[in-house]
Amino acid sequence: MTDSNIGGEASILEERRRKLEELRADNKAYINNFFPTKHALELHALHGHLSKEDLETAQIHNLALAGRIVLKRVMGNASFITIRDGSGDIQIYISKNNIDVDLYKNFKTWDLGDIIGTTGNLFKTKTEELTLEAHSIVLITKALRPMPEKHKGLADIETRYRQRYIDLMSNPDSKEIFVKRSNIVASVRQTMIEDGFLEVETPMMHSIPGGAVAKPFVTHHNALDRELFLRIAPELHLKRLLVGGFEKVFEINRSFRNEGLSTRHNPEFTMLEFYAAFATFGGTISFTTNLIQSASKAIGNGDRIEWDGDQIDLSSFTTKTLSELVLAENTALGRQDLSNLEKLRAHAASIKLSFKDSWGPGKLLLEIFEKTVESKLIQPTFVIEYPVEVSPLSRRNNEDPSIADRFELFVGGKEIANGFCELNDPDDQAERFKEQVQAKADGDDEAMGYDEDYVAALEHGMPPAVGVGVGIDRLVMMLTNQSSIRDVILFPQLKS
RNA sequence: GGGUCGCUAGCUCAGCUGGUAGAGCAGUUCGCUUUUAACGAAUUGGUCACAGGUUCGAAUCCUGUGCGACCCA
Repeated sequence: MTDSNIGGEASILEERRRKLEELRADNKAYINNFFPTKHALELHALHGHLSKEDLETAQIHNLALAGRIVLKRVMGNASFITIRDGSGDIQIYISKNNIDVDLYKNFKTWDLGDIIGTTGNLFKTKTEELTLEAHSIVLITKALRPMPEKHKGLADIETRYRQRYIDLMSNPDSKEIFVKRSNIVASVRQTMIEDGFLEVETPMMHSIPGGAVAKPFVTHHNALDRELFLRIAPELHLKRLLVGGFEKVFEINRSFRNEGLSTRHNPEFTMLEFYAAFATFGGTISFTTNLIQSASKAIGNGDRIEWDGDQIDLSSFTTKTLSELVLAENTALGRQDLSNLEKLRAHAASIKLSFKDSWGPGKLLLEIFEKTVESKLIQPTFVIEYPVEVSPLSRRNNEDPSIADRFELFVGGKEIANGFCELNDPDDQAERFKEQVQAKADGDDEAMGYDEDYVAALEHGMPPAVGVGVGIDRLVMMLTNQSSIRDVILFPQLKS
C-alpha cells in the first residue's frame, strides 16, 4: 500500500484484509460452525418487559446469537456492541471478566460490519436495556468493506438500488418494505387458494406476444434458431387452461414489457392473473375487493392508509361507469357525444390531447378518461363499461355490444387491477385479432399478433369466465406507501 | 422525447460573488469496566461524476456526455 492511500478507501480495505489474513493464519476465517439458538426480536418479545431484577431471577442463560456488528462502544476493559440479525438488533456486553484477556484485546480490532457469534446470559443494564452478557464471542465473517454511516444509513438513492444489500443491511425501513411485500404476496396466494383457485405456471417465453397491449422483449432460441418473446401477459395461456377443464386458475409471476424506465415502470414486473369459469362480473369485483383488503390487513394496516399524501379508505370501494366519470369531468361533452367521433376529436383537441386519426370513438373516450379523470380517482373505484374497441379480449355486453363487461380498479389515481368477462366466441376473437394485426401493420408496435392456436382453443369451447389482473408491484406500493416502484422491487432495472 | 435540479473523502453532508478542499461518522494510535449517535486526545484520507472551454487562476462560470431525482408529453 502506498502512503498516499493511508486512511482512504484502499487503505480501509488493506487494513481489513490484514485482519482477515490473521484469521486465515489461525484457520478461523469464514467459519461455519456457529449456530445461533435465538433471534434478537424474539428475545425482546419474550423478555423485554421484565424488570432488571425479574430478568436476573428468570436466569435466561446460555443463549447463542449471531449477527452483524452495527454499533460499537469500546472501552478499556468492557464494551457494548449492537448486533443486527435477521430479526432485528440487540445489545451485547463484552467484559474482560467473562472472556479471555487476549480475546478481548483481539475483539477490539473487530469492525463495524463484521458478522459475529456470541453466547451468554440475558440481563438488563442500569438503563434497562435488554442485553446479552457474552461468555464467548467469535468472529464468523470478516467484512472487508466498510458499512455506510451508522446513524443516517445509506441515503444515496442510486447506490440503494444498485447495491441493495448495503441498503438492506443498513436501513431497516427498507428491509421492512420487502418483508411486507412477501407478506402481501403470501396473503394474495392464500386468498386465491382458499377460494379454490389452482396455482399454475405458464410459459414466460412466447412464440406470439399477446394478452396485453405492449411492446415485447425479443430473445433467441439457439437450437430452434427462432425468435421468442418474453411474455407481456400470461392471459392467453391461462384461458387455454379453462378450455382444458380447469375452472379456477391463477398465476403470480413476472411479465415483461419493453418500455422506458421510470419510477412507475420496471420492464419486468409481477402480476397476479386469475380466471374463474362461470363466475359473475359482480362477484369478481367483490372478490377483488376482498383480495386487496385481506392483503392490507396481512401487513397490519387499518382501514385507512396513506399513499403519496392521500388518505385512502380501503373499507369502501365504489363502482362508476367510464361514461359518467368522463361526463362529470368534461362538462363540454353530452352523453350523446360519447359515440360521436367528430365531437370527441374536437373535445380532445380542446383539452390539448394529441390523438391519431386511426383512433375510433372508444379509444378517444379512453384517452380523454385517462387525461381528465384517472388521477382524480383517489378513493378505491371500480370503473366499468369500457369500449370494446380498447378491450380486444373482453366479452361484449349483452345489451350494448359496443361496451365490454370490463372493470379497472383505481386507487390513489393509479390503476391497480383490470378485469373483464372473457371473450369466448372464437369468431369474434378472430375478428379482433385481425384488427390488431391491421393496427400493427399500420405502425402500432404495441398491437397483438394473430394467435391461431388460441382461436383454435376457443373453437374447442371455453366456458364463460371472468378474469382479473392485479399489478403486484403497484399493490405493494399502495399498501406500503411508496411512490417509486423501485422501492418495492429488490433489484430494479437501472441504466448501466 | 422536453424541462428543472443533483453528482465533493468509504458513508452523511458543508463549501457565498472564481483565489487552489472542510466537518461529522468510519479507519489508525492512545486512554477509559453499565455504554447506547458512548466519551476524551491525536491522526489519516480527495481525479470535487466525466470531457472540453473561458480565466493569471475553476468544485464554483460556459458547453457537451453519463447516471440519478422531480415535473411535463
